[in-house]
Amino acid sequence: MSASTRADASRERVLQAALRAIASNGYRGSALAAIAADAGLTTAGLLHHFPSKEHLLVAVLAERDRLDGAQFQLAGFQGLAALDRLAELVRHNAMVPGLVQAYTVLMGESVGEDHPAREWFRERYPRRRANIAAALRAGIESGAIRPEVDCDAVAAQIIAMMDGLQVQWVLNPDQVDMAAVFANFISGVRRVIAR
Amino acid sequence: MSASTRADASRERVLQAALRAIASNGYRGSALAAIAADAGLTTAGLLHHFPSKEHLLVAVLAERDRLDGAQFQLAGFQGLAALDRLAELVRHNAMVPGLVQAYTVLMGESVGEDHPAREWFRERYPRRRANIAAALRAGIESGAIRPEVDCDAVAAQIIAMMDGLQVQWVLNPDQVDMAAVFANFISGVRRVIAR
DNA sequence: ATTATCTATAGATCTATAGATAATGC
DNA sequence: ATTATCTATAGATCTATAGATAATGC
Repeated sequence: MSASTRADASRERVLQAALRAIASNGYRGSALAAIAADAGLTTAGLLHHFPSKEHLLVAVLAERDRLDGAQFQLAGFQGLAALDRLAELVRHNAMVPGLVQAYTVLMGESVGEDHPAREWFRERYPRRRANIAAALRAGIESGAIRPEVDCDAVAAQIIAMMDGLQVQWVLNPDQVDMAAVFANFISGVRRVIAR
Repeated sequence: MSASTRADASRERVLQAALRAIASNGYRGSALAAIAADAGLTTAGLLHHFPSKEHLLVAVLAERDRLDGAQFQLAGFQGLAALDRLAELVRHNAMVPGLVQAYTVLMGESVGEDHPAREWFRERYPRRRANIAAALRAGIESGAIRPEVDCDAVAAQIIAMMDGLQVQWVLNPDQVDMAAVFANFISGVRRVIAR
């Protein structure tokens, strides 16, 4: 089942190097040669594993999906407990600044029409919003959340707050305590939506 | 005082074309030749007015500063009135999607270490936070806002919400009513911080 | 045998410059 | 006279391919 160990290790190193490069210079600003060198390969060596730069980006995004697929599912957490889960997720993100930076750069870059990650983000946001909104609606069902709350709006707000705080935190990490400010926001949300 | 009219018109067309290009492909993904052609010039013609690609970017940002300098000052609006002013600003932004898209792409791109717009954003965020926080503190002084409110945190949250909603709105404009969701957020903030 | 990696390089950009020409303002 | 713009091009990248060599797995 598992392919050559050496190949897997190379692929892994390339993915890591690509993430570092993207965090620093974005997808468009990153050269395959620099990523390859960082991973201990030549450009041609890298392209043996990922047949094009775009294939590499897709692999980076797929790896992301794989790694934190479970994280954002909120699986099991419903109603107000989902809010705590999200605050915990932000606390966790504050411990992996490189990842957050790469994600933030890609998020902005991908907003442009022709960006190869655009569809990935375009699909991801509605899914995340639906995910959170469903958890909030469960809270309405259970009576923990006031029934007139606009769950879709609150879901969009929560995701926007995560993204927006990441930008401020990555730019000025000393000035913005991302996890604390997000926790403060969540406590406000709780006050507004709890029955 | 005013230089040659033709030159001014060219500069203006180049700045507009640069903004369009940035919105579509970011700074790094935009070629001078494409911007020049869009403005009805050759690359060399463009470089007569802006001696390098980075100079052009700086000019684009300076133009931004000039145009909405007054907008974000919140000049005069204090306490809870500042919140309404911000909601109005978002309503206005929803009418200029191209601008919002260009801003969003640059914001993300600039998070990378070597980006020429990085310093511009690094300076801008603390200023915007301080601006909003000051307006909120005035609200505490006047008794409209509860004194235990963390004005710096709320300021960061408001800016994060604006930025984060822009991303979602630019990616899926049909699914996210940016102005409405932001207004909903502001009404929640008001409920939480008002005395 | 097969797969991973390298050397060498083609071909496509892309930024910026040098020097010539066209248009403008005084 | 001065300024705006163009043609032509140098020089630096950058992605990707072709074909050779080195390492690995059966």
